[in-house]
Amino acid sequence: VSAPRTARDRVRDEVTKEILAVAGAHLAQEGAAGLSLRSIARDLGMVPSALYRYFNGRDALLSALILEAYTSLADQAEAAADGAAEAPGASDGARWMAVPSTMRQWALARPHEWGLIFGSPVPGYRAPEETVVPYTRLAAALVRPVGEASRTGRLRVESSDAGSPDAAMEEALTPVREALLPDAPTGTLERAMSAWCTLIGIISLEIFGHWRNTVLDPELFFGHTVTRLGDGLGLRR
Amino acid sequence: VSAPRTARDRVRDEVTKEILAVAGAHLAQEGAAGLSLRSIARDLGMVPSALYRYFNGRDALLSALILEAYTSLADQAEAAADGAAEAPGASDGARWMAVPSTMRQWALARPHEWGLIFGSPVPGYRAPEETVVPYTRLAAALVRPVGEASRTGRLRVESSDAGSPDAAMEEALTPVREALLPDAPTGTLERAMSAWCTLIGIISLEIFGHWRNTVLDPELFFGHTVTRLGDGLGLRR
DNA sequence: TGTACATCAGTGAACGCGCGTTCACTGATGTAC
DNA sequence: TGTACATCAGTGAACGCGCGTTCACTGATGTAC
Repeated sequence: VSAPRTARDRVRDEVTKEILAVAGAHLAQEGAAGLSLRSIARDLGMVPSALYRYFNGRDALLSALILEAYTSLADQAEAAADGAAEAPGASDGARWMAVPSTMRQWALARPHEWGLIFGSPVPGYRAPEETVVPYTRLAAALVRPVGEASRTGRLRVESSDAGSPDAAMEEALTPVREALLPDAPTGTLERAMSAWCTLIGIISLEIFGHWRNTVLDPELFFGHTVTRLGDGLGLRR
Repeated sequence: VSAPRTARDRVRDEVTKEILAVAGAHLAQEGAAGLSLRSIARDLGMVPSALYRYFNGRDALLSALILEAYTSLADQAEAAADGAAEAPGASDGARWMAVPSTMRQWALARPHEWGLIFGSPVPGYRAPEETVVPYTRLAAALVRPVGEASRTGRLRVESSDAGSPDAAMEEALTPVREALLPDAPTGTLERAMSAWCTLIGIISLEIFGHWRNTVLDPELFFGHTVTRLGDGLGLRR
């Protein structure tokens, strides 16, 4: 049942989007700490108090922006995973590359938003609970080629993994197992989580400026490293 | 030539330390954005302008704190590496664990400082150049067991690494090669850098709160993952 | 179709806040002779 | 050993700033009859 949309409603939606756009631009330039209602209002030619018609104060606006960042990243990751899944001749290893590359590009284009998600938390501020949903979508998109290869038996399994699975580790990763890789061997699950850490680490280190005078060709290094992660997971090139 | 230390000099050093201590406490509680000269002065029972006798404004103080954080982390890592090197019966794999564990403990004890080093950069603020020195010390301490095992021929080398080394990657990692692992094979160098990313990623994800409802036993997962990294590097357990 | 009323976006002024930084000053500590 | 001067830590007042949020208001848009 779509509510009857009056002109007022339509304008309201548009202005809401404008506010988010301007706020996003400020965020991109100055980070979360520099986000101020007054400067946003100034840019929009409004008076600061007018923003309260749209967002219940600064924190609510920041929450909306954070949620938007998560959603945008998850959307792009899913689109990349979909594209890779539909590519006709692609190997599992090639499919595996799609989501990490997209994540890196997204982070390069929106470094502050990456920082908002994976950087130091904004002090005195709690991220909204709803971020769990896009967060899971992102992880699921990343791991999809692994699960698929595992289900169809295309996954190389290390001989060391064939032995007794570690019960304690299996339990420690229960939520991940259930949400992401219900059928994969324990070793694969562990490696996938470890790959997640490597991926977040490698992108964060680049985005936050740690490659200066260290890694001279970040893209090359990224490609190599992620390919190796795929190998380690047992995906065929 | 040690300068003659008058009473004034001694008091000056003490007050400087007190300022840094209080500022560090504020940093730990509220993060870099919440660091204010006025509140520090309040805690010390001084007037804000008095701090200018010791630090040339807020940014200088922040720089000092950042440098202190780097130095503290590097010190602990080196101490851990030294301890591991002197342990009599320890395997290379066991020695490899020492520095990562110490880094994690340090980060758990001082999450905001970890964020200062590896989290999103403080906007509008450039970290002092001198951080390169402790940063290198940290990386060197981490990698020491690898270099040692390589030099003494105790390193397992993957058959896939024995072939043609990738010249482009070798070049992309030149600074790392020279500073940290002058003698190791290219594959080892790559894996070491990748391990660095995993390590920073795994600690950051835990510290920044991403393990909630995901990794139920962070310590266990950390231990497993780092051990696996050591295996991958060819260290003997 | 026209009128009376309700809703609500946006205004403008004001509130109280904490901040970094400057400056002229006081008085204790250190130094030179 | 004693005196004159220089150094410098810390004071206290003041500056100008941008901030989030509140509140009573105006006037346009929408709704009910």
